Amino acid sequence: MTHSGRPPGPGGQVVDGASTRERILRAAEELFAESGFEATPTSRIAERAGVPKGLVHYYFRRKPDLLAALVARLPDEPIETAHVVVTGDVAESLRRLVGELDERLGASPLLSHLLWREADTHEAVREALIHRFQRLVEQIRNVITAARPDIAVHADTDSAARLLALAVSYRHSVARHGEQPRPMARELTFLAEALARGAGTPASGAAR
Amino acid sequence: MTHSGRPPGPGGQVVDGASTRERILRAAEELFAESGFEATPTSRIAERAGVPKGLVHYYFRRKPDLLAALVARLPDEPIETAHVVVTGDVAESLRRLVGELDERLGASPLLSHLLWREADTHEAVREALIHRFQRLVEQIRNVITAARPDIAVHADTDSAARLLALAVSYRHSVARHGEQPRPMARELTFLAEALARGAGTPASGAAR
Amino acid sequence: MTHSGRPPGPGGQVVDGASTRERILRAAEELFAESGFEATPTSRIAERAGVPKGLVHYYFRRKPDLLAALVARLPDEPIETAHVVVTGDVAESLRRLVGELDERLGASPLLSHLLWREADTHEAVREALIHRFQRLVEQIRNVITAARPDIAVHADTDSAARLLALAVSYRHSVARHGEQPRPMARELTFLAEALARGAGTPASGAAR
Amino acid sequence: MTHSGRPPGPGGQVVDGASTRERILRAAEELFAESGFEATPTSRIAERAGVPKGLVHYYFRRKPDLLAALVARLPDEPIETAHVVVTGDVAESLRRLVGELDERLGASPLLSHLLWREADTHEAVREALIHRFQRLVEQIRNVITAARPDIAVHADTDSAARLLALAVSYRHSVARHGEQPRPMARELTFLAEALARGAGTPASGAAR
DNA sequence: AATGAATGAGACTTCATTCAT
DNA sequence: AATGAATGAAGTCTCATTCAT
Repeated sequence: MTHSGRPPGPGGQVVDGASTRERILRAAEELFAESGFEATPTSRIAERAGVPKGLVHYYFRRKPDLLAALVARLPDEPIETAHVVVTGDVAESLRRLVGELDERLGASPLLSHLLWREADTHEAVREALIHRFQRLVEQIRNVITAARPDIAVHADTDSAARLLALAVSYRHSVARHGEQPRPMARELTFLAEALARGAGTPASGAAR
Repeated sequence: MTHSGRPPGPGGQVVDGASTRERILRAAEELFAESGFEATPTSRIAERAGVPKGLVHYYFRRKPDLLAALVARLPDEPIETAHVVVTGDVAESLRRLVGELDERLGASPLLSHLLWREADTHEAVREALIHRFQRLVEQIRNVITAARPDIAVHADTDSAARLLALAVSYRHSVARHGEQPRPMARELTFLAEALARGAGTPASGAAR
Repeated sequence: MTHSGRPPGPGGQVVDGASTRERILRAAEELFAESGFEATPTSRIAERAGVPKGLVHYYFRRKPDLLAALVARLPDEPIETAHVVVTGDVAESLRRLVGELDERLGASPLLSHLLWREADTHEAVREALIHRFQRLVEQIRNVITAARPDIAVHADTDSAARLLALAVSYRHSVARHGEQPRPMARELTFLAEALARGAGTPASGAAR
Repeated sequence: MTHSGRPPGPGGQVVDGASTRERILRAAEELFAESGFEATPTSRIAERAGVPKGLVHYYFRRKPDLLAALVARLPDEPIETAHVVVTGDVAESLRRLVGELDERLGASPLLSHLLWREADTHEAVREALIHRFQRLVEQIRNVITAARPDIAVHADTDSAARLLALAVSYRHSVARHGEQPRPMARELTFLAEALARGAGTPASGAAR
């Protein structure tokens, strides 16, 4: 009954190297990211995709279906920890991780930052957002742990991971496509050193 | 409900404890935060404010004027450093600062988080957002410095301040009204200890 | 919240001797009767009423509200029994009654016959239809009784009334505006005589 | 569900116990009766018939062709007079006739009552309606005459037949599928007695 | 100053119909 | 013969904005 998932099938016309459905999705992704969901008329999506207005609703019966399809299509493979970890160098490992994350942001074009914009009003988007945040925290923790396999200051690792996840998320939520997010090398170095120092010396009062 | 013959005047006539103009602004603030700017019809603003439809455009000729007025009206007094600083205890000082910031978020109700939503498409909002972020970084730095007047590890303080500002901002951008943002006591303790430990030992490159 | 009943108020612009709202209703009435509810675009209603498209939805937020308003507005005063009864002459009384009913059909323009067309799909219409049928049966019975106050062959009167109500209803449901419904003088005479004869002579087997 | 390679042929290929064409017609019949012609999309007809959308227009190029085919397909064999007549008992004969008519209504499912709905806007439907009404009058007259071969009060028979035809038609036009039309035994008895009594006494003007 | 009727552009959506395969 | 992608006209409805009063 819902058209949002209807596959074009073998008959799906491929123009410009992408199925019509895919062209519509890309147009929607761009426009939603540029102006937001509400401010983007489906007619403009059709226009940018180079298809007649009716076709947009043929593939996605109602406008929110487009957003849902976009969210479902989000790249979801976690960054492989092994790819970014430099054993013994937490700072560099984190730098590489953040670098990868930033790169992905640029690749899955503008959508990433759209996520935050529409999380309020679209349940599916909100869920995806929360899910991705949790994954992010885990990834950071994994990278830290893998870079320093010798020690395991769990409480601090968690705190640092959460702190960094929040910070990275904010950078992404505020990023506009085309813009590079501000580098955060210094902050990462600071975090890495804090973790390193924390390993042996239980700082002030009662840190274990 | 009828407003015939009651001029608002430049000072704002008080009706039901608030000037009509103010009532409209509050209604707009709530509704924009609930559904976003585009999805909120001016007619609904009038309805919620309990004023006739024409009056909304009488005070704010076009809809974006409402958003601009809302942004201009944002509480802007910085949190007084002295209020939150506990000399010698950076962690507690930061905890108090974040507590104050969270409280403000709840007070100027939903607007705070609306800021991010509309920053993309409204220049004035974007500017306000950037401005407030910079102010936030400064405030955090000030609090840290005031809590530990003895030492001044500038580079680390800056990093910690920026990191925390990003994290706090993300928490606020994602907060929905009514919800308390998740506490971040542990992260603050971690930061404070990192700064404390960093004071003496410049923590060289290699760990251990 | 619903606009279907919103009165134009004293400010209601009166053009051509009818309020705008009324003009819209009349246009809708005509067009619905000509082509049916579904086949009539609101744009054509606006056109015929000589108002911009938006105004139709200003007064009647959605299209079915127009139908509901039309039904609510149906003339509902029963035909005064005294007006049509010729004492002692049932046939003539019924002829006058049917004459009156036919006349009304012509007056409340085309709507009457629309009632049947849309009864299936619109609850309010269906209810009005049933209500009017019951009223019709009663009116016929009253006329018969009033024309022959001496006798009271109740069972037969009821049968005749129901039979006539069904027949009259069908004539109306099939009538198209402009067309006169076929006269039914002979049938009325037949009914009247049947009632007259039934009064004294209990026809066949067991008629009381 | 897939129809590839199975030609319907002029005779109609049988699938699931009914030719594809027939399945489409039945689906259309049901849906038109449920929601009316205008309100029924051809896509829904295809859906209910379990055939691909294109096939509906393959068999019936335009939508009105479906209605025309439905009308052409209407069962048209008159009820055999001999079947229902009980010689000497007009009331019972009429009761049986009406019983048969009602049964047919239930069989050719919903179409009967659809006839009235679309008579306004579709010439073919209107013609079928008028034709069927005339046939109905004749059938009733035949039954009456056959039940009382002794007498022939022509004028009264005609009146009674027309009256009954109108009444029966109305019952059918208002019936919704599934609902039994209200029985009308008493009315039929009344008619029969009226005819019986009229046979001998020409019932002059004045009553009593 | 205040109001609500009026306006019209344009949004989303539905749908009959065509057509390449 | 059969299919379902494609088309675009048209329908319903919303809304910011204007304006006479």
